[in-house]
Amino acid sequence: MSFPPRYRSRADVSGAESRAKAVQAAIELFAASGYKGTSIARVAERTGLSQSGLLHHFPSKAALLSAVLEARDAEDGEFLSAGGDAPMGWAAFDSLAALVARNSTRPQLVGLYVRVSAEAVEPGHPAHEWLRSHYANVEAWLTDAVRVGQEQGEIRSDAPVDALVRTTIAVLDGLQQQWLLNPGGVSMPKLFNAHVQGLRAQWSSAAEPPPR
Amino acid sequence: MSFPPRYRSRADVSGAESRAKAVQAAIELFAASGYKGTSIARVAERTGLSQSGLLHHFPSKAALLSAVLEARDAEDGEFLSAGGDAPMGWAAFDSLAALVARNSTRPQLVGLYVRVSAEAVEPGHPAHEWLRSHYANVEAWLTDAVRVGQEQGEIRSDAPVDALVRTTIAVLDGLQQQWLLNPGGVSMPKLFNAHVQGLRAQWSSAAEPPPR
DNA sequence: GTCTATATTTCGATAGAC
DNA sequence: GTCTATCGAAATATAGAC
Repeated sequence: MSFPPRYRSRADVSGAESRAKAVQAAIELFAASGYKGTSIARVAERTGLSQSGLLHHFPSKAALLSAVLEARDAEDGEFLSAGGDAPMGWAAFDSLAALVARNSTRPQLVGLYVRVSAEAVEPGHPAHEWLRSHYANVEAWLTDAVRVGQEQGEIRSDAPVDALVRTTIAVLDGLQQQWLLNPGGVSMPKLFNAHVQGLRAQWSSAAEPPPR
Repeated sequence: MSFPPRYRSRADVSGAESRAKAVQAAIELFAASGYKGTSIARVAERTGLSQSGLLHHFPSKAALLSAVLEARDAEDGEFLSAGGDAPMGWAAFDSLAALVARNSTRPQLVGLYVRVSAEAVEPGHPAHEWLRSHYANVEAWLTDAVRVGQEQGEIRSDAPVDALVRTTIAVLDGLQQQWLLNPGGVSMPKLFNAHVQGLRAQWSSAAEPPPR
């Protein structure tokens, strides 16, 4: 199924395209050199615009970063909620594993996340609030998932919820760092699955005892 | 036992002191704002020197970073090798836990590490080689420790060595990031111990099966 | 060993023409 | 929507006096 392209003025076309191109260029450069390490001039160059041309679409460098993070969140959120409702219990860990598998084919998005996250620990950083709410969201979702798993009898009721959640997020973040430094030698999906397997073996309520 | 202070010329005294002060100032600022986000002018200001005065001791900003990383490694290495020989088997994980406990009282060293590590993923970064060898060292040491634990019958021989090593390092790194963002709400020692407990429960060979 | 002065870039952002 | 021109600030580094 295809639609006839609706009429758009010349300016309208290149405007949206330039904006999208700029966001993509910024993702690549922020991923490689971080936010502070990237100048808007270089983003403009890669976009095919002058510096001022770029700043017409994004009034400041921080605004460009916001657009970049918005684009990233859209991709990730879309993927995680693809199956309809958010998965609960151990299934939540499986969908995280799927996310890891997908990320392991996208070094740029991973680089962007690792670099910006580390910078944005600083309170004054333009992405600081984004980072806080990003962690708050992931924590809340995963905490809910574990609690529901406990109520449904899938996860032992004496499991330390906070530790399961936070160490899992830590593994997620830490593996990305290792993988960026050594993409060929580190398999993020395999290692994340090993971690989840460990949790399952220890904290599943119904399953038979882990093989010894 | 105390030594009489040997004679030092006036210049000799203040030289070494200025150098040490500068390294300390740089640690604090790099921890808060990263390497790229910190100017040597601000380091000089905090040191109590002019910019040129600082650059007399460190010919470039990168040289200052080298001195900072050297100081950091000296502290960490001293701590880990404090008990004599490097611990092997599960004891290696215990000594990591002790390191985590100590780090949780030193936000500056943690901030320095997290910030610089993320920046230095970039191949051209002045700390890139430092970062690579840092990971290589930790990996090699922990891998050895696990292998020795297997040979001594303390760790199951079918344990996935690589996964134990890399997920543990990932937890280490990931928890530091979470803790920096939320120092009051995240207990690094408690969470790291929970991770190690999980590994022990699953991969100890001698111990009784984990309580269910 | 430390300073002042300065050279040289590069940065983010604005003004205004087309 | 895009460009050229430019501003003002801040960066790293060097030269040379004391």
